[in-house]
Parts: sequence; C-alpha cells; structure tokens
Amino acid sequence: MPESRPYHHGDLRSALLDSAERTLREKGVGSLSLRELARETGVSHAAPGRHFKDKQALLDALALAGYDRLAEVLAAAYDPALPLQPRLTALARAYLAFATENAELLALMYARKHEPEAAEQMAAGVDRSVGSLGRVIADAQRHGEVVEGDPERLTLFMGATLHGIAALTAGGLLDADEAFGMTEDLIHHLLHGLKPR
Amino acid sequence: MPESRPYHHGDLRSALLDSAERTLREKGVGSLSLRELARETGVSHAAPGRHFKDKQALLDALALAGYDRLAEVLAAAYDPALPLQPRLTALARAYLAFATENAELLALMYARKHEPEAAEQMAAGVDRSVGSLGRVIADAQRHGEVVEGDPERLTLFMGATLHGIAALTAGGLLDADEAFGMTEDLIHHLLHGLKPR
DNA sequence: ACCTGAACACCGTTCAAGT
DNA sequence: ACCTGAACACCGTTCAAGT
Repeated sequence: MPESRPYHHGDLRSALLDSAERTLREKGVGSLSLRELARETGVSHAAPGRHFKDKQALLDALALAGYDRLAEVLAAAYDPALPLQPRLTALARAYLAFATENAELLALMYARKHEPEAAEQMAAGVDRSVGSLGRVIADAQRHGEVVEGDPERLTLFMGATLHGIAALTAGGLLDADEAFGMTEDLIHHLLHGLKPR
Repeated sequence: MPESRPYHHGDLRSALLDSAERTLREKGVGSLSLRELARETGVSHAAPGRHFKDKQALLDALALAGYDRLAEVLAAAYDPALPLQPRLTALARAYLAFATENAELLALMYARKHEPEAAEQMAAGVDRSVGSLGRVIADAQRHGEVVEGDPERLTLFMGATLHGIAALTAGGLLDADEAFGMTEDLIHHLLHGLKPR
C-alpha cells in the first residue's frame, strides 16, 4: 500500500468495477458516470478510458461478472441429494434471492448489449446458469420423474417461469416476500400443471 | 396546419411522446435526449420542461402508454369462444408479439421508476394486463378445466411464465422465431406439468 | 504501459424574459 | 398559458503530453 496517491494506480480496472458495482446497487444505473467513478477512485476522468473502451464496455463487464456470480449461486444451491420438488424449490429461491439482492445488475444482465463480442460471452453466461436447470431436468427424466421430450424445451419452460417471477420481483411489480412465499406453490404448479388430474 | 412555425406548438406534449416512442424503437433509450426531441419537434430545448417535469416523467408517460397498448393487445387476443389451450396460446402469442415489437418499451415498462405516483399507475397498468389472464383462469376453474386454488396465484404462475419467455426474447437471449415456435409446447407444459401422469 | 489536462460536443434543468 | 435564450453544472470521448 503506497503512502498517498501514486501515479499508477496498480489495479485500476478492478477498482473501477468494484466502485461501479457499489454505485449500481446503491444508486442505480442512471447515477453511474465514468467521471464520478474516476473521482471516487482518485484518478483522472480520462483514466477509465484506458481500461474500458467506452461506458458500455464497463457495463458489459459488470453484467458478465454478474453471470459468473449467478452461476455460482445456482451451482451452490443445486443439491442432487434432495428429491425433485425441494431441489427445484432451492434453485428457484436461490435465483429469486440473487434477483432481489441485485435487481439493477439483473436488468443490466438482461439488457440488449451493443458490443457484439460481449453479447457472445453473455450467451455463454446464460448457458452456464441454465446448465444447473438442465442438469435437474435431464437427471429427473432419467429417473422417470419428468415427462419425456426435448430436454432443452423443458428446461426453457422452467427457466422462463423462474426468470418471470425473478424479473417481476426485481422490477418491483411483485413484493419480494410475497414471491418467496409462493415459490413452493409455483414449483408445485410447474410439476403438476394447471389441469386437474 | 399553420404555415411555418408558430410560437405555440399546439399539442407539444403528444408530439414529444410520439417522437420519443419512435426514437425509443429505432435507437433505444440510450439515444433518447430531451434536447434532440425538442430539435426534431422544432421547439426550443427548454420547451419539453413545460410538459414533463423531468426526463423520467417523459419515460414514465411512455411506459404508461405502453401498458395501455399491451392491455388492448391482450384484450383483443382474448377469445372466449376458443377451447382453453388455444385460448391461452393466443394470449401468449399476443404478448410475445408485443414484446418483440416493443422490446425497448417493455424494458422501460418493467424498470424501477422513481416518481412514486407513476409507480401507482404502473401497477394499475399491470393489473389491467394481468386481468385478461385472470379471466381465463377464473373461467376455466368454473368449468373444472383448471385445478382449484387461489386464482391469483395461478394467474401469477401463468403470467410469470409468459413474462419469462417474453422478457428473454425481448432481451435478445432467445430468438423470436424460436420463441414463437415453442409457444404451443409451453402452454401444453403449463397445463399438464412436468411430471408424467 | 499507464495516467493527466485540456478540449470538444454533447447533456438535463432552471429561470428571467418574451409572445 | 406557453415558449425562448442564456446560463449552470454536469456528462463521455479523444488526444497530445507527461511519468
């Protein structure tokens, strides 16, 4: 740790990302400016330009990091020892928790990005997260606990439902506690359908 | 139609909204500026301030109009003469079409707004749209075509699923044609569930 | 290789003054 | 009642120059 403010920051890139993530969480994307970020990090306003080609590149990097964390959270919540229904409930709750705790970040993750190479990595990030769901479906199909059919479609059906409540909750249209409270019910309907048996 | 450019515009408010909606669709929220809007409308840069307290107020107005149009689209797609499954498929397709044709607007509609009074109207807009779904569920329950239980929860389950694919598609994470192609399947799973019968 | 300072072309918002 | 023009405090981005 150098005594005051050295000419070279050392790890400006990750310092900017950390600062940006905090601002995003506390004040929203609208209040995120490169100049303000530079000020907080004690660096000139032009310095961020060395590490991020433009503002969108920084936002893309934030979103990408978000996908990494989401994939971790889901992987951690995936417990193959659990029966199907609680296994899915745990995954749903994990996603919901991530969505409510990172509402602004989630919006960034699912926004249309402009930089084409970032979009590619974004898709890969989605795949990694959807992977946890896909494993559950494929595994359950093998045990005859889930209907036969294209596992990708089944996974997408399930993913869409989870993403739906998560997005509605993150957007403030659904109360977080309410969403958590109905997760079990939701998974039940997902498994048993709306039609009476 | 006055000959050149009169001092008073006449209906500046709706002219600004029209222009904003076009810009939103063609270039995205990022490229939407009040000054540019004023220029396009042939008015001074300070004029919009008379009709919208700030930029967010204009965005809120756009989102609100979006809810109106979505409610219309859904109401038009709601055909009580159809059997349950095609009735739901039609609603899902209508929402999906709206989402793909108004991707940027949809993001605005489901974003956290700051002006508290707008948030209230926003919630009302959601209710109106969800209303179409709620009617289908309540009606189907009466005919024994859908399981018993809190109709609001069932509606929300269904709404979350539809919103999920729509949001993923609007966000570019799911190809629009692919999403349309799997709509029928999706509704099938919604009705019959993932568990084998 | 990394950062600064000045410069450029934009913003949103406010407010006296004009019609 | 509605709009203008100037002013203010911000932006993002670029680029020569400094370390």
